[in-house]
Amino acid sequence: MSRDADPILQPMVNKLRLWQDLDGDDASALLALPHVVRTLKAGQLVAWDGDKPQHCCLLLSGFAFRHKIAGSGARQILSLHLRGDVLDLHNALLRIADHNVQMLTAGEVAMIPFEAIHELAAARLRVAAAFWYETLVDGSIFREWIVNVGRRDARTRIAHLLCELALRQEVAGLGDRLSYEMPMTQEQLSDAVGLTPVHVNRMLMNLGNDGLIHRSLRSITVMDWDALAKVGDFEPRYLHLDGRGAATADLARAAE
Amino acid sequence: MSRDADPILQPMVNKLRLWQDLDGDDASALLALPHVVRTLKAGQLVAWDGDKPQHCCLLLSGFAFRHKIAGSGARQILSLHLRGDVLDLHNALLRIADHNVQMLTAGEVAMIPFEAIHELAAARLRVAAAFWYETLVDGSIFREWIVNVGRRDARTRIAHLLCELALRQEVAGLGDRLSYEMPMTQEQLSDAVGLTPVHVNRMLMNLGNDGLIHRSLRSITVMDWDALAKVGDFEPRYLHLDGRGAATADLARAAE
DNA sequence: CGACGATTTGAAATCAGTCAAGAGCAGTGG
DNA sequence: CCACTGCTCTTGACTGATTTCAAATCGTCG
Repeated sequence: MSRDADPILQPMVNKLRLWQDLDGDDASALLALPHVVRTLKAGQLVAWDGDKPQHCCLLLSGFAFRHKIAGSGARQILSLHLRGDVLDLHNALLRIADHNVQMLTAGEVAMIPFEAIHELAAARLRVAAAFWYETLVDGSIFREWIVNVGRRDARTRIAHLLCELALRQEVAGLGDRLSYEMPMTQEQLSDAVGLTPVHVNRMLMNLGNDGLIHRSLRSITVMDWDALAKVGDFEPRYLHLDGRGAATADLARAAE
Repeated sequence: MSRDADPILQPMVNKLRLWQDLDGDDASALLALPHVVRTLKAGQLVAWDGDKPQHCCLLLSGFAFRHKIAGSGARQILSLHLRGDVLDLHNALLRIADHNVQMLTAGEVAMIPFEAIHELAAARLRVAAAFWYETLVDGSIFREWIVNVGRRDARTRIAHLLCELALRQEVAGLGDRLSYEMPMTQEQLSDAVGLTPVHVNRMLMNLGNDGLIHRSLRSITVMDWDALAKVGDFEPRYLHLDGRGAATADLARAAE
């Protein structure tokens, strides 16, 4: 892409470009952000509730998730993340982390100092918009999860989550929606959809018996996408995958 | 505050100042944003799923809420809003609304064109940060709601919501946390916490019988704050009410 | 092989939902 | 002023989805 910049951060640029037009200089500047790459094991914490991190972490490989622990001790997973996702951009402003970020599988993250993020956002309006956009889409996914956990039955919830993962992995270039990696245990899955592991198991069996999906060790094959999307009440607009361009024209114009 | 600017938008400035230091010029510029004030009835829609609004709405008086309708027809309320909240700032970038915004009570909103928002954000870094911050706190509240509906039992969920409302109204200068307006029907309450109206009623009776709250027509009196907060597993850090100042120092510095 | 974690299955218990009806309350109109 | 209407709240009895508890099976890895 850019001449001499480090291409390690490329997945972030690709992700941001889903939504925000970035010119070559924007991309170069993003790729040139200072960073330290760390290799993390499955289960390792990236940031935790109450912490005041100084960096934000771009996920380069592997899977991660965010979660909170309720007073009862129960865990609720808030979001799942894959290559190209910035795991804690919100902390750049909020400063005190209000939840945990943890690796789901082994993987690598690039740690970028908040300072550098702030400077770049101040210097480049389109980059600032791209960061904001990223957090807004995050928020949109949270809203859909509230609906999922609040108003859908067990079978629907799980099917919905499987659809979301499928589509997001496709967009991230990690395979297609009909066959993808699903590295979560059923216990983790249950914490993402607000159910018990036992019941998640029953519903997965159920979806399998109905010929909608096929499971092998740590991956999912969707046998009938339309049927699964229907069962899962899945309507992907909330992912805002088609928002690019027009959406941010105003801001770009205002930049001049 | 500012010399000749219209003070109608003052509640927004107050809210943004919770998090972001804004100087006099910033405040004046915000207050000078072009806007149209509309008086809305209870139940009236402000924005709707699939819409492409051109304005965002600042709530000047009354209460509003955001919600989505699941495929089953069930409604899930996503957030509640009071004076000073911007109801749909996210749409400034996302453009296609992914949920509905509706008045809970009668009230007034100031409609501000997105263009003006974008121009102001482009011109004033601190204002841009304030807007971003506002949407990030929004996101933090969504995360807590996921936990609320996903991992807390009925009684706890409701107590938690009552605590959140109490604190937010206090911060917005609408009374104190021990006695505040609660203009929701039990049906609306049930859609906010993912339960049925019948069960919400039972739990409210239950909280009342335990001497935690007292209800009168459309308001709540908290008889024992600490006990209610404990029952509600309420830990207010997620509201980020103490984040001001240090949090955004970097960005302000970067602005120079 | 043995051990450990993850998955699967069954049976019983429970929290919340459903259905239904009555009571309270506010607004409307005669 | 009162009857009527409609909406919200309250309560009871029953149902059902999901949880809980417990145990068996499977798979992987040292």
